[in-house]
Amino acid sequence: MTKPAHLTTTSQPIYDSLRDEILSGAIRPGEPLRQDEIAKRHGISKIPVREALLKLEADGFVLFRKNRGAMVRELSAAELLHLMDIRVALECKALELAIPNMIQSDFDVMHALLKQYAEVETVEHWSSMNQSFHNALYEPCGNAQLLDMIRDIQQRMGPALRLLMTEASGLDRPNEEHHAILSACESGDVTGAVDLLRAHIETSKKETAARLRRRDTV
Amino acid sequence: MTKPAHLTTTSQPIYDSLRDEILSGAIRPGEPLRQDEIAKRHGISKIPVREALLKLEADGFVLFRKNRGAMVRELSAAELLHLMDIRVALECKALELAIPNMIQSDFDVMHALLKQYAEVETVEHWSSMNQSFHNALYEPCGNAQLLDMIRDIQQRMGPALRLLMTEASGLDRPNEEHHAILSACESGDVTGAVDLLRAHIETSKKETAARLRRRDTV
DNA sequence: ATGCTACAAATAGTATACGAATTAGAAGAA
DNA sequence: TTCTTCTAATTCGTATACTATTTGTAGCAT
Repeated sequence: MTKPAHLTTTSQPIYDSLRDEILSGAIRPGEPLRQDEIAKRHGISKIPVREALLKLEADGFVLFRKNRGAMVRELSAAELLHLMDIRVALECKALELAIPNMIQSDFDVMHALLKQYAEVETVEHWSSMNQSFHNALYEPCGNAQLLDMIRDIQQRMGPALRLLMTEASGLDRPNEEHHAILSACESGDVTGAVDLLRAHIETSKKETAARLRRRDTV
Repeated sequence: MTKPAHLTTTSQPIYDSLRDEILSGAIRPGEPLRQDEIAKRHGISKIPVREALLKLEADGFVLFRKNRGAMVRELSAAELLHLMDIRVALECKALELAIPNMIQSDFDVMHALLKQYAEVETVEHWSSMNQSFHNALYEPCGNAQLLDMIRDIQQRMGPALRLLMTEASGLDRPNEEHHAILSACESGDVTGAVDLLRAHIETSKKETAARLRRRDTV
């Protein structure tokens, strides 16, 4: 999904570069992506640029309009919350499948990740730590396609969430919940862990919704 | 996902045509897709053909290999079963979200669909009926992105399942389960309906797995 | 001054062309 | 005969070039 980039070397760096710029917010939602300009900037022709943009469209990052090229896609508040519902479905299923496959080294990795939470400073760092822990939870599920979809969804939410997180209240609540989920996994309690994870994501969703409401009314 | 085809008119018909040929089995898994040949056949240049192929790659229907072009992607048995797990997750979530939004006209549509089951003859017809009923179940969920993903998964499984279904034993079991699910929806029993749906898809998965095993050992 | 038309600039989309890589086949050696 | 190696023919990937659509601007009329 995200990975099997067609290996045609020329468009791959363009794709990566544009994707990073969108995810980091360097290119703002709604901003048009000029093919000639990008091509010139990278010293190549438009063709690989178009291919990179098409791939970004397939990933949901940009939007094409007939004869008007590509623009960075803006996620509406509703779409963001809808993606959260999809996260609940996919991530709970992944965890359910993963727990029976977990071995000690998996738990070790996750504990190590949780320890590092104390030292996070920037929002970006926290966000990537968070993603790492969640991915570590799901990784043993053995379903590569499911893992791909989860990564896709997380990334699609990225730019929008990054903005909201700047006004995030506390990091303690998610941290505690992560520990609880990990404990349930270690005791092999599948339904318990899944219920905790579901509640974890649902709470995030509600907080996000609240922040969105607040921002929209301001 | 599937729909927001970039509206550049030239590659759209190519995409549709190739997609149909793959879904219908006219182009077999593993078969290479020659860009020049397709371009000549449609009287256009390679560029829109490549764009169509890249879109098909993003949808998971074809696979690109460096300097060797695109070939129709073959789903392994394991991948097929993995997609079934994803179906369970996504479709159960969609149904859960849909039931509170269902109104009488939704139920009417679903009953009408189930009545038509008696008259199906070909495997293709049954398959499309089946998909229609499932989609009708999820449609009221109000989450367009989720519906898109469900359609995507169903289509990706299409070609592989079509083959297996030819040796399908009975159509009665799924039909009865569909009635049971619909009843639960009508009485507003969310968890009951979702449990029935989960069992319904899980059973399909097990039957598919059994058929795959049988075929592989033969 | 404001709104409309006509023209010019910019930008997207696609055809053509070409270099690079792969594949196929033929010729020669073991 | 069978395996290697070299050459020829495909086929891919991308640069260049051209057309068409869109956007911006100036001039005109109201």
